[in-house]
Amino acid sequence: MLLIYIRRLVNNFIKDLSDFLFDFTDFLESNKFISPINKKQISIDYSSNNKQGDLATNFYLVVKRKIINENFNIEKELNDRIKSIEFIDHFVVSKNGFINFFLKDKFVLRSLKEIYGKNFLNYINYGAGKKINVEFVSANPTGPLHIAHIRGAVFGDVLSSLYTKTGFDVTREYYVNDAGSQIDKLSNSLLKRYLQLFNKKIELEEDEYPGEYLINIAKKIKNEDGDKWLNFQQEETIQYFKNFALKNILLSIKTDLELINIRFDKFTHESEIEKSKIIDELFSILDKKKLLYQGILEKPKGDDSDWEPREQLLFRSSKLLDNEDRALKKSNGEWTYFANDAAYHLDKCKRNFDRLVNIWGSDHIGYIPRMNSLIKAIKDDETYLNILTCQIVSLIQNKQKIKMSKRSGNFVTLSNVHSKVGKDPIRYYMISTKNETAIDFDLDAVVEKNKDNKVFYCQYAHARASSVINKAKELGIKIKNDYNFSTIQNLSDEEVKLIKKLICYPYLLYQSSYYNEPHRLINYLEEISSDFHSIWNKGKDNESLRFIDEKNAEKTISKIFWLESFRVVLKDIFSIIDISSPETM
RNA sequence: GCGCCUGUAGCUCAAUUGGAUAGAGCGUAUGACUACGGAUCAUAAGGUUAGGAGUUCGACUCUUCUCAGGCGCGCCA
Repeated sequence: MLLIYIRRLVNNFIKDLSDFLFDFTDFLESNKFISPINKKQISIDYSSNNKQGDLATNFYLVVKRKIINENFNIEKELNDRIKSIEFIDHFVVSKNGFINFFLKDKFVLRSLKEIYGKNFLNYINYGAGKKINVEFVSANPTGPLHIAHIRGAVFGDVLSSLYTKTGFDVTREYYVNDAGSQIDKLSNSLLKRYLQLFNKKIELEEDEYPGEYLINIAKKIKNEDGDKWLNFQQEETIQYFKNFALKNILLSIKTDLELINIRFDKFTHESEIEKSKIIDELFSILDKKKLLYQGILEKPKGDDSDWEPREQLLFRSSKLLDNEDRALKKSNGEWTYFANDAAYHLDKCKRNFDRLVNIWGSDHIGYIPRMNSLIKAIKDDETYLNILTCQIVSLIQNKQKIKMSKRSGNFVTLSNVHSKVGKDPIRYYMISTKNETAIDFDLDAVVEKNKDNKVFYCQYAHARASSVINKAKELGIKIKNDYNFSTIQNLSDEEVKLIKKLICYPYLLYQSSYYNEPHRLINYLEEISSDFHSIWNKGKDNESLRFIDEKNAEKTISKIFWLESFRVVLKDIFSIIDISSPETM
């Protein structure tokens, strides 16, 4: 439940109205007209349907059950008192008990002027300059980015922009898992590909990396060094191939991400964490809190065919937020992946962020409790780390799911999809649904017919609006800086309705940021775009409804004014999701 | 077996975090351009929100059970 005290940060209407209702509640309580109520149950919202009013509250519904004195007329008292709020024109109580408030026009227009002037942050400086670290993508550098990574990439990037927009100081970070046995397998695979180029009869093992990209990297080594590595010592060769593979693959990952405008402020390498002393520091922290011990984990309930009891260094996470303890050392004494990742998180904690956000794929969900446990152990703050997950993206082609497997080396890469679709549709679709919903991405629908693409629908609205504004400029119609837009009489009901949606924009920004839900931007974007297209077409049937009326300058200016404001909002959303805002298409 | 996520129109997804008559696009049917840009608009058909029970003024939303799908389940990363 969203509490009023949070909402007040956002919009003066809601703040003032909630203050008023709280005072009124105090009055009712202190005079024993009602028994005490929990004020947190009272909500104020923008109305979903403007016919019902502009702001709505469930005030009566909450108060109704608490009435003690039946003789006191609450509605009449409210009616008398409401006159003290200058922006409220009147209110209506609906059959089911909602109070619907109607705003005075001049206050709606005053808010619109704020939008026109791009004063969003005046309302929504909710981050207040706090430092926030967003770790996302963090794909293993063992191959190119594939479709499953794109969603987390775009989600993390847009969420970061949204945080920035709402007043946070954001660091985008990528954790490079360049240590451990998978990387050894990678370099072995690369070496084998290299040897194959010299017709050596050597095959990849089942669990090695069969993708074609390694053949290309092997060719690169051959081009540079020829057969130099055929005769070198094993250890030196492997080391060289490891570095070469990591360097090339990481570069290709960065290049791919650039295709969709994703850049990071910081890359942290697991190999550096491993070398640093941060792990020792972590262990002493955990040890002091008596959260470390040597022990044997219980036999798992699932597949236990090759289970055998092993004594390992364990983290007592079950004392915190996990349902079992977790290994920090392998039985051979090496650190586990979790140990390194835990140390990395300690490192992040020490960098003085006010908040950490991790974006993980759904296949890591089972990992969340142990990381939360770790942060609790370090910071003793359960809200400090926010782990958000993205469900999978299935690629659809020819109406069938494309099966991808690492083993066969068959997967659709980011650059592959990008070359077919382009940046804007990828970003738009990846962010248009809730991150926790699994989505189907239909390549054919996006590639074949552009007009089925909602991203173009919204961009087209921007282009059309720009077209009108440019036309107006050609006709010498200009809005002065001190323009006083004080009447809605020149506007249709539909236009007023859209204006009222536009003035909610700062609130929407705040909500999307607060709930970590950038997809709300898309819902809103499509809604106002649709409203706009509808208004546009009304002007085709009825000339008096067109934006530009050369015989009526004042009317035209009113319309251009809200149209400019509309364009400001579109452009702002486009900039957050980072797609272009074309003036022509 | 256990944990987490999901189940909404034929398909792909929303639903102001517990609010009012559950909404869009695609697809289907019909209609609208000598224009401020048809990549658009208008109208219609399509729903027991997987199913049962509960919580309350009110449930797609919360609780519980059942069914179905996805992900994960000691040293991989």
